[in-house]
Amino acid sequence: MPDSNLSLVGNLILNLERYVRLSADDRSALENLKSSPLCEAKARSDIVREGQKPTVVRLVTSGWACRYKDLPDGRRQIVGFFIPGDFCDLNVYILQQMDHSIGAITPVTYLAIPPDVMEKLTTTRPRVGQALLWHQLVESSVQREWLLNIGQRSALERLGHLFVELYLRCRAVGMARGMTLDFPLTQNDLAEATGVTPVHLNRTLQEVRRQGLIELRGKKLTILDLEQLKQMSLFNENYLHLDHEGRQLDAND
Amino acid sequence: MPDSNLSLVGNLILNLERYVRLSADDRSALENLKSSPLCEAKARSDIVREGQKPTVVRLVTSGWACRYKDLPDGRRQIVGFFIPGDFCDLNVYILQQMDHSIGAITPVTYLAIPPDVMEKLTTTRPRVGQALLWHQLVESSVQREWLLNIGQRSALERLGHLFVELYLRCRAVGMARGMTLDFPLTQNDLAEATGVTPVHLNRTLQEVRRQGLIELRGKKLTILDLEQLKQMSLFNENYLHLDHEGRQLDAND
DNA sequence: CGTCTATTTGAGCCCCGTCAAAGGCGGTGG
DNA sequence: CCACCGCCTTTGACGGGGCTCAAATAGACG
Repeated sequence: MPDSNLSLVGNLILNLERYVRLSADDRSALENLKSSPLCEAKARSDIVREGQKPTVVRLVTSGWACRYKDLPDGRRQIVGFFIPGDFCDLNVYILQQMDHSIGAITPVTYLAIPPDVMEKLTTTRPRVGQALLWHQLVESSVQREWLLNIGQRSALERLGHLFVELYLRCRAVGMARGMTLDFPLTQNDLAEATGVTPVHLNRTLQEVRRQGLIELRGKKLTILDLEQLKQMSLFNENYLHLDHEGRQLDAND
Repeated sequence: MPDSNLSLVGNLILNLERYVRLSADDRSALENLKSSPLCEAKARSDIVREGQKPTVVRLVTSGWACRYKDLPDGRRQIVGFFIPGDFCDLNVYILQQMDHSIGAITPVTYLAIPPDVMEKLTTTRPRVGQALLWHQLVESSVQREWLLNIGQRSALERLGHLFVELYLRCRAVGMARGMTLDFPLTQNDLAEATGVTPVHLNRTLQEVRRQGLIELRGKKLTILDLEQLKQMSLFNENYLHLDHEGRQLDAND
């Protein structure tokens, strides 16, 4: 695997190669996405708001962002996180309006890819199309797991589950060094993602620490005992669909 | 619009025509799905279990089913309902294994459509393909709304929201007569869908009744005050994407 | 008419929410 | 270099929404 981390789309390639082995041509077609406009968003600013008409496909190239929904009275639910290599809404440009918002957590850069460029990419490189479809199916699967998380798990289990998921996802795109990763989420972000109040999240976090499962200091997260953390949070990897064994989609050229 | 309710795929056509106006050829291509094997599932039986390899695309033709996930200790979360005209997992056959289960609530009949039949349908009838994609995007949107529902709304708001959603969906495929519809869900089902215990759901349901918003007796649900119910549950239709106004996908033949 | 399932009720408790305020920590400017 | 400021984290006290356990009642079905 080439060290493509320095490239704008390197994380994306790492991302997709979890699912499908890409050919050199596939990879260079993906590299071409770099020719799309590169945009920047300030930390804590909105990238798109609910109600707007979606026009482009966004590929995050640096920074963390989130997808969220809010209620008129101010309650907010984060329904997903984006890290480099993630697409925000591959297909939503078909719809009339956004049903959710996308907000930057850190400063974010992203490629704003015109829909027809995506369409051309997936038709000329069908294996890339398959990988993108897979990516999307995994995203739906993650949404369902979050529903299970918030609907059935306790606050402690929820938080542990979220830590494991984010660790695994960051590791997959080369954003972890050993068991440690840069972790820009505030306790308020974690609270909005897990559906508890910030105050209670703080107490829950203290409990995870007390159990010696993680360390979180100065925007660095370290997983101290991954197995125990998984067990505590009833974590089942299946939903991430990292089961490569049946690589019926491998490139053979 | 022809009265296609008697047909096995009539509900599906009604479903898709919310998004896209189909041509006669599109409709007859959809009618051809009837040639796929028709299967039956007993009430309260599993149609697919988590972990199995998905092989067919299922189109519900009668009865109610649900998508759910469970934890080793027995906790269960329903993450979605299927009514006639709904596809269970348009694309999951690409994945190695199911990340959730599908269970029949009532006796259910469904068409088991081979993946290649679906692929042929969407390539020969692109407008149908667009409609199916739209259908899928709406499903994702509904998942996100459920996350907001469970994460941020109170038990009373959650239940009200679920009633409104199910009413609107049933009405869209002709399963409501006025404000009344056949409603096979038990209080236990409603509890598992809203993430509360059956006992608390019962008390919450009594409160919705006490406010004169619904009537639920003998498997019949009547919405007594739709506007008030929407307001109480902070219901915002946007997420259902029923905004036809920009019908850029209309058939013109 | 008996059995099984679904609904309803009660009592007690606990997880988590609310309100309020105190520390900590990084950034900025004087 | 320090003082100040804003944001984030932490703590305390208290209240309430929802959970648990248990049992009674009502329906559905054969």
